[in-house]
Amino acid sequence: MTPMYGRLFLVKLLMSTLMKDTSIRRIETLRLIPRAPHWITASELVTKLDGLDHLVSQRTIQRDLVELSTIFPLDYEVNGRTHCWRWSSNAEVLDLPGMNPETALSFFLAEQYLYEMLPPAAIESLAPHFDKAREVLHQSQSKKVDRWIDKVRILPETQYLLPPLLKRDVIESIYTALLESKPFSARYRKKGDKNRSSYEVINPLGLVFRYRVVYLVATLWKYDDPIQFALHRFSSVTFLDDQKIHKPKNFNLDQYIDSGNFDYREGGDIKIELLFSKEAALHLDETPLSRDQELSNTQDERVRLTATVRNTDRLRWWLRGFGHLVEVISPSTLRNEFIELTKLNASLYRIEE
Amino acid sequence: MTPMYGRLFLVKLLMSTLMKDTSIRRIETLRLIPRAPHWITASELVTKLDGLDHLVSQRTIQRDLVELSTIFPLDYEVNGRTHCWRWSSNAEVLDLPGMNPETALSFFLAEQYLYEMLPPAAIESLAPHFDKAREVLHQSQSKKVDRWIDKVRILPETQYLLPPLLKRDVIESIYTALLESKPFSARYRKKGDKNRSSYEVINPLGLVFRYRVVYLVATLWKYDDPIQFALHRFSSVTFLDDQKIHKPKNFNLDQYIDSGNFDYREGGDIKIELLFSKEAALHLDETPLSRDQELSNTQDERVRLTATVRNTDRLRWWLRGFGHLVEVISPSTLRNEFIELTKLNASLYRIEE
DNA sequence: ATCATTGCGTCATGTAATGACGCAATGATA
DNA sequence: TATCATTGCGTCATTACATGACGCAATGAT
Repeated sequence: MTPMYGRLFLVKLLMSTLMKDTSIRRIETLRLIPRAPHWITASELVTKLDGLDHLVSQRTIQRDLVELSTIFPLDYEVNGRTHCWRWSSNAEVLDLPGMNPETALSFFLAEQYLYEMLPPAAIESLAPHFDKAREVLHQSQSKKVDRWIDKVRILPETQYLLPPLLKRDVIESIYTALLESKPFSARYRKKGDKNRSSYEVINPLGLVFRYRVVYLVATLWKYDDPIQFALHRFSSVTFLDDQKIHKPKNFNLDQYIDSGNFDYREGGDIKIELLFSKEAALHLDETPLSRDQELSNTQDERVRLTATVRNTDRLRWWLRGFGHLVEVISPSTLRNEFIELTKLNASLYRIEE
Repeated sequence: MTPMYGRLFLVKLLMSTLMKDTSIRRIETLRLIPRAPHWITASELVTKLDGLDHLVSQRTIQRDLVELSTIFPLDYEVNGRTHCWRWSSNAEVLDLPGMNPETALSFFLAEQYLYEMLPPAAIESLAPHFDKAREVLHQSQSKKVDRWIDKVRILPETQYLLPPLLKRDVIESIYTALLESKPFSARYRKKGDKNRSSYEVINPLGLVFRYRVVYLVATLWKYDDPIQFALHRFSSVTFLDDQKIHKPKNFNLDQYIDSGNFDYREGGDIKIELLFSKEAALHLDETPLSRDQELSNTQDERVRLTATVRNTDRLRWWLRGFGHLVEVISPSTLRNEFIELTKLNASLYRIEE
């Protein structure tokens, strides 16, 4: 054993001489310090840095922290005798390597899209990156007067709907509950109900994001059937640290969604044939429905489209959106759906002819 | 002047003693080194770092680069006598402060959304951040078997359409042309045309992202009327460095879009009244159309919705998507549109009753 | 009241960081 | 082809920096 020990010791020695780089250690330190809501102490940093092969004395960490805080926006709080450190909440992100203008533009675009699509709480945690992107874009055109923001525009496809208000601590708690597979109890306001009810044991299984609403799929107590909860209806969440999560066997989120919950069926592939008006078909030449899509002109100035697509509710919403600019030819089941829809609409608007 | 000079000298001295921190300089160095396609030389770094109050000898930079490349994935290329440095293309991003799990989850979500919404070239430049996010998510649940990817699902609203292929150098060139307000010449394949035509002088004005297609709004030569180009139809772009950009007076991208180009009119506010079926109205309780939205039950088991919204094409697409689950009551102009639509649909499917 | 922990001041020490200098290699330019 | 500016790199001397060790005072837990 002795030579083995000796060898390990030698490696350790080599490592320590090799890794004895203050710059690296300080970068690691900066990465270990959490952002605003959370804190970290010097002694915690010592152990964490030790795990990263940076074995230094606590005094060194203390000195590092003080020195780094003169350059970087680090806050500290005195808890008795120990100092807790963190990045101040408005601290910008520093990327290594630094953000280039193309990436910055992509971030800028992403922000525009996500602003309408993600719940605000999720956007909030990306905000430092978006801020950074704006800063980079601003710098890279410092000479010019015109701003990127005036030159780029996103045209969203969907109607803008107001997001439900989501409590920050609720979403964070449920994130961690899901992440760490912890059960929790919560207060929840049911749909159409003014009062809140309590749920003793909620076993989180998955999160489903649908436009602005976030749903938690979970089971109660020891039951096996999954239930949906809208996240913004939770008012408080308490972890049940002493209990273990109860999961139904073979639960699969995809299967759960595809089996029709959320009105979001995903069927098999179907071959569709559609007749578009010329103007409506224009952009389908650019962005086809499928790889095997084929377009051809008809005698009556329309465009015939054939493609193999998945048989989904989304497809129907999309087709209905075109109104009279598309006629569904086949499959006949789908055509019948649209004939039926037209009849229903006719009776809705009392059209008799 | 002498005391003033003396004072400045003192400040400079103070600065230089204060800022003499190798760690900071190395972090700045890492940020200045560009990512894969581009290179930077040691002497360029010297001048750039000098601008950041890090005046050091070129030899020091050379030593820094060699030392940093032992830890970070830096590549170098020998061009004659000078070495060019860059981050290797597969280098991950390092964020300061490090990415926390919540942010990582938001990135993960953003990736799901944007994968369907942004052109692939734009997503590509965000890829390092998405990779980082996946890594963080992976780490933060190392003990558990189940992965985030199985627990989170996005339900997109829109039909999936294939993105057009966009040449990487084209999009980059047009980005910079727009960013720096440079005119350029290009080869472009017109819609429905097999051959490419050349445009001598294109003055870029703005980019419009519409689902998967990116449009460049630009003028030709000295003309004032803006034209739209789909980015994926460009095959090559050449900057005209000697010419100045010609812009029409008072061009405004928003106005251009709102005036009906892109079929994306944005009208004024209108007060709408809709009758929804119960199930369709459910989610409008959660995510209202507007702040003044009001819902009430009707005698015939439907839900009456009133709200003030913008009079847009999006609104119509959205309403049509509901099919017979919504009846437009007012304004009468909008109702008439839907009556007309129903008639057109009826004749489309040859429904006679 | 006791103890463990922490921050901080200080000091000694070794070494890491830096500039200076010279040499050789390279490409640009005349 | 000759010359020159530039660059990388090896080496050396020097300084100041980074670090551990130690002690003291403050603080909260027990």
